[in-house]
Amino acid sequence: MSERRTNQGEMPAEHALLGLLDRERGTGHGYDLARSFSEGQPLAEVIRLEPGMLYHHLKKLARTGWVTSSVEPQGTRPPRQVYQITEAGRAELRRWLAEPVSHTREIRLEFLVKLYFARHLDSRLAERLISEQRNTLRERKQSLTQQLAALPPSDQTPADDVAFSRHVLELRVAQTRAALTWLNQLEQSAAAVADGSG
Amino acid sequence: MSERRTNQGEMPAEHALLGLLDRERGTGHGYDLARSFSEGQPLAEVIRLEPGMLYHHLKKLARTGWVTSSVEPQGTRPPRQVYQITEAGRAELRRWLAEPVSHTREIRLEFLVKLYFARHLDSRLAERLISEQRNTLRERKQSLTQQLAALPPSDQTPADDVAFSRHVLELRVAQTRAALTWLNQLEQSAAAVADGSG
DNA sequence: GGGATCATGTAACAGGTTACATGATTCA
DNA sequence: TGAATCATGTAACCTGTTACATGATCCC
Repeated sequence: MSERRTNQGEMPAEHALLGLLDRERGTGHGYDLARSFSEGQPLAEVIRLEPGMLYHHLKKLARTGWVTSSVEPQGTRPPRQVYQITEAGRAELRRWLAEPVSHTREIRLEFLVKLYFARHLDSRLAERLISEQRNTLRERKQSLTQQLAALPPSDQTPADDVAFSRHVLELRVAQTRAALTWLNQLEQSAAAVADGSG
Repeated sequence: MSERRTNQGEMPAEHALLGLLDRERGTGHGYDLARSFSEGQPLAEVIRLEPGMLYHHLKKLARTGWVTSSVEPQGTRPPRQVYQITEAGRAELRRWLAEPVSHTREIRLEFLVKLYFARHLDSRLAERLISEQRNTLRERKQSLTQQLAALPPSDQTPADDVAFSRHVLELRVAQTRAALTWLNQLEQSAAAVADGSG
């Protein structure tokens, strides 16, 4: 176990592959999985995964122990490497789906992938994810607002620099606020689906 | 000349180095430039650049011809590689500073770096950049809105998938709208600085 | 004597892009 | 005949992260 917590984006591509395998009765092969990332597919609007990286990730998942693989002869067609999700893989998938992302910038890729699979698996899981994510972003927004308030007055630091720092923070607050508003809408539409009024 | 137009993010780190060299009378060495990216510096809030990557980028800039380098003995201290921006480098910097970013996601890093240097160089350049960026994002927002309107009705495509695609587009619209609002504020504060009423 | 600073890097890894290689088969 | 599909990859490149190597000198 190399405890290399990158902490910065938790491999959304690999978890998406786990999610697909979990959904498709636990098994699948590369070419098959690649279709889910091709044009027109909902996942393709969020995450891009070329064949090269896809096969790479499958091998890495096998090394980690989240999937196992076996060769399946196809008669006339080239043989397939069929991958099967393991119990460890399913556990990891659930863990990942329950965890909100920490930064606003991870919403547009990693959170959307989580949301996609959470909805497919269990609408309550999705609702919990949305709610956790909202809490995380609320804290983030408050922290940013405090940083804004704590900016030094322009007579201590060059005025240009303070103005720039303020703009940077204001952008982050704006982006976080926009994501929060969007999450609220999401929650409402999820609730509407859940009680059948959608 | 390998015409490898990645088109996706135009090396903000290297352009930031060009910008710093341009500002500091055209020359500088690695250790010196590294200070601008260390904690507390305004650039550090936007772009992260560890020494390893910094020296790598300087060499790459030299290969491209945007800087030249010469060794400067320091007597007792270790000798410096002093880098000097070339005419081609200055031209490239101006070109880059005049160009808005194409995607909303590039606002939080690349656009902010452009803004930082545009302001240092020439406030009118900064105003033009902001205005161009606003135009670009407006078009982007309209395109996203049209895509939203063009989503297929749920009876042709699985309802879940359409709902998901709608959420994805709604997030992008929200993020783009937030960036536009922020740009408008920026423009106002830039104008206030320019006519001395700030 | 010992840590911070000056100054430049390397090594090992992780993630990602584009293009290409291989070779059979189905279908227009 | 030739393109698309099935199926799996490699090669070469780029960006980026963390950690470490080297060796002197300044300052306490």
